[in-house]
Amino acid sequence: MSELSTRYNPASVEEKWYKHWMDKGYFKSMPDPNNEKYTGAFTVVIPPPNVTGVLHMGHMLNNTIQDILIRKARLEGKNACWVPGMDHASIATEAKVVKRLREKGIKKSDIGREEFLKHAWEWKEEYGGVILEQLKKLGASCDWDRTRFTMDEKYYESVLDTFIHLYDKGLIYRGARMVNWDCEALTAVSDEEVIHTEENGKLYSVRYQVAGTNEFVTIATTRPETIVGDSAICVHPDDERYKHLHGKKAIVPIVNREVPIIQDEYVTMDFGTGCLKVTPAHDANDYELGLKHNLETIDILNANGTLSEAAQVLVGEDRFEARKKIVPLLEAAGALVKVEDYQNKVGRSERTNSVIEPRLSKQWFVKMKPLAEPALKAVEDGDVKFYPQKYVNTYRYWMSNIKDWCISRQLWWGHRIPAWYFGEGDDDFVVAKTAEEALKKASEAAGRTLATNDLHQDEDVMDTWFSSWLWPISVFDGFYKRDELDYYYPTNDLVTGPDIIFFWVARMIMAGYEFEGKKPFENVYFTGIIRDKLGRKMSKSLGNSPDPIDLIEKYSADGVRLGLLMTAPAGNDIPFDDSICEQGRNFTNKIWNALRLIKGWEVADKPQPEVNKLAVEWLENRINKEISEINDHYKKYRLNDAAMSIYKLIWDEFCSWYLEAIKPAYGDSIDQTTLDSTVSMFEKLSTLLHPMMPFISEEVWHGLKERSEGDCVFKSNWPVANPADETMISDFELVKSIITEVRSIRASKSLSPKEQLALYQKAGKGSYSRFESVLVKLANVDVHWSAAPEGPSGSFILGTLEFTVPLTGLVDAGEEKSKLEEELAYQKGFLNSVLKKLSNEKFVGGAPEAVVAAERKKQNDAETRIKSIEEKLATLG
RNA sequence: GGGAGUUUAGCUCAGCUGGUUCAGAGCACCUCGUUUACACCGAGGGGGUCGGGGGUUCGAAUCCCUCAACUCCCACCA
Repeated sequence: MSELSTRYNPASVEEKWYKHWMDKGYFKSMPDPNNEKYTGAFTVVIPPPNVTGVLHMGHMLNNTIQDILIRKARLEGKNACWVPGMDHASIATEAKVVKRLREKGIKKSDIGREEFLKHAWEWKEEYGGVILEQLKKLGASCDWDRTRFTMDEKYYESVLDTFIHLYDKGLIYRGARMVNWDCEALTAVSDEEVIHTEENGKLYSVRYQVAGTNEFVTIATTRPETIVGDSAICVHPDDERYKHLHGKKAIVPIVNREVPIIQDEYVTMDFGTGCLKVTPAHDANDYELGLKHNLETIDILNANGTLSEAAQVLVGEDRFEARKKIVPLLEAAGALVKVEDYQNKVGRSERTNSVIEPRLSKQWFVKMKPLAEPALKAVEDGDVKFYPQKYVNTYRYWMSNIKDWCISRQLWWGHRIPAWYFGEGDDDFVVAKTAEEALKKASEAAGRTLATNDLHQDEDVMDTWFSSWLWPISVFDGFYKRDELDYYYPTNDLVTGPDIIFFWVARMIMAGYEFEGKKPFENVYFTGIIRDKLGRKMSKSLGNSPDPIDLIEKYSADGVRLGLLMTAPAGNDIPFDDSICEQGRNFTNKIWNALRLIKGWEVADKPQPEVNKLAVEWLENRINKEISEINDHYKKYRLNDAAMSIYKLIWDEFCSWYLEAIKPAYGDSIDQTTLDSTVSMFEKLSTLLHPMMPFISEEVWHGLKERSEGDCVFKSNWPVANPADETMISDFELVKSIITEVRSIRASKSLSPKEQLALYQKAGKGSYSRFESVLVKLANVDVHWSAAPEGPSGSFILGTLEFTVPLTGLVDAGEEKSKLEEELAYQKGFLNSVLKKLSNEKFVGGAPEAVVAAERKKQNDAETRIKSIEEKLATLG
């Protein structure tokens, strides 16, 4: 024992076992359909982190859960396969590379596409994958040989193929639309990538002169800089205030352009002045109005958000500068009526946080309705199950109101759109996987033989999610090799955050049905969002996000895992605080010391004492019962409950009760039979613990006895839940209560545990008395199954049983008497309430028989208790 | 503006289709303890009118209505 520290040292243990598992290749999985050793395949694909990412608490939680599910499946004999990988994260990565080049004084536009991509790949090689290395510290048992990247060759190919497939099917089209434009990243983004929040701004009231009159109309706008792009004023056709203006024109201030005053029911009469300026180039609604009323579209902004030549004034100024600077111009023109503080929703880019600009441009879109239908049905029918279920509603709403998906991005880092233009205009194009094919198709389309030079490929790449929606299929190169996909697909569980339910989960389901005709996974486990203890989201800017690697160093990977788990029911947000890991760390220490205790025992060749035999029998039953509970928790994805079950099973039942019961007295030894049973039960506990705390469970496994090659908890078998003897378990529970009561009497009288007490129970032996030897050892009492002698004593009632501990000279009669009287009063009150119920005819008539019978039993029990208290009181005089 | 969810001990949460003392668990807290595995420990203990109000019922934390607070999602009101 001397060589084992009283403190568990996780750092070396965790490194040792991770290396061991890796060296043995235990994380690897290969399709093996005919191997009877396996009870089936169990597949999880990791939500691929961005190559740009570093590990944060969300990943920790997420991957801990995946690891638990995978390890549990492995223990259950499944061929478990956890596929790791990374996402190329088009916008985020490109932004980082651009920034890095800028620091070196290089402009993206100067070096061109080829050169830029070279830099991007370099960047990926250098920084990408940090997060995967960090996951290893957490204990993630991914099959690292399978690590995939969304821009791997085969993966890239599969993205192009799906694009072509959808195009040929008529589900991808190209067109000019109002899109969300990110002025910083200089690309279009999808609706999902725009985050709307309430922001403080100003509302400017501006008056326009009605041409040929001295009359003015006043409009309100939050964006005065767009006034110079106005091409109409709009009022409601029924608005009496403005009927006389129908057919007239208004003069746009500053630029003095005459624009029509149009009528449209889109305008809300009772909002503001009921008069609206129309700027078709810079607002989605105005754009629609423009189309309807055939208005001029004046695009006054450049792609980077500065004012263009078309604005005529403030050319080259940034839109927000222009917003300030146009105010004096409006004032000078006598057009500014007032400026008020105003709150409105502003959309910002998820990636750059830049304010999104509605912008008219030609982009590629996916028609979503046909894809959404089977995907919605799958979830509604429970073919794909969500945990927690409430997300089904969110999903349904989005799926049934789905809009077309803008998938083109004006970026270079990503999967380039396989469209090739050959004509003068940009409407002559063909879609093909390679230049050669494109040339062939284009020649056919053009009706003449074209040369390679006549073609140019679309400059845009696709939305990152257009590649990640293929993840469960393409990680297995599924479009090109069937063997792996047929074996591993559909995958089993997907573990992810609810924030990407639309971005990713929904689209994977669509892709699964569209491309494979099957769901991509059976269950989706939505984790909560990790917040700080004040309930705020963790973010870099707040600096409230702990570094997971620091946490692991401080509390051990096992400790952090357990801490996160215990406070994380599916879907609930987690207010994170370091202290929740402390509990996990303490638990590892407890387990470590249990191992030390057992290892420290001298073994002797001697018969098994009765108390040990009983304790072993009880714990075996107790474990069996708990295995059923744990299995049930897992089945329902209640991992926090499963964690709590194991925690209590080990700490309370195994350590506090069982080990205390069998522990030899000082200097004494243990018998071989008990030791063997103890080792084998501790092994079982290790296996149960292993998915959650992989490292210490492995350490215990090997600490318990010498192991042969390949014998480890990692490869052990999930224990079978044998039927448990419930009576035995409840008997032991009663014995525990007796022990606690006796200890409580000791505590209140400051009696040493070493001083033996007598315990009387006059009703005689019940089935619980089989544990008499446990009672004797743990409460240090001499048990008498008879009435207690008269005299001062302490007593307690459990159920209907009254126990007495004589305390001669320690208790005065008055004190004992008043305690008993208090108890008597309580029991009488209880009896009264029961009697009241039973005398209520409606209750006796209306309630089910079992309930009434239970009430009668309560009455009997209470009466028994009252009688024995009264008898006791009588002896006290 | 719509929709969903939450509201039970100081904190995080269990409490299934109303009925066995159903008001629970873990942590935190308090008291005691250098008992030979562990003070990252042991023994014992206190603590909640189940968000407010109303209703249904013999009986409600559990069902219904209503109000309030918080969270999230969706939505083009200048």
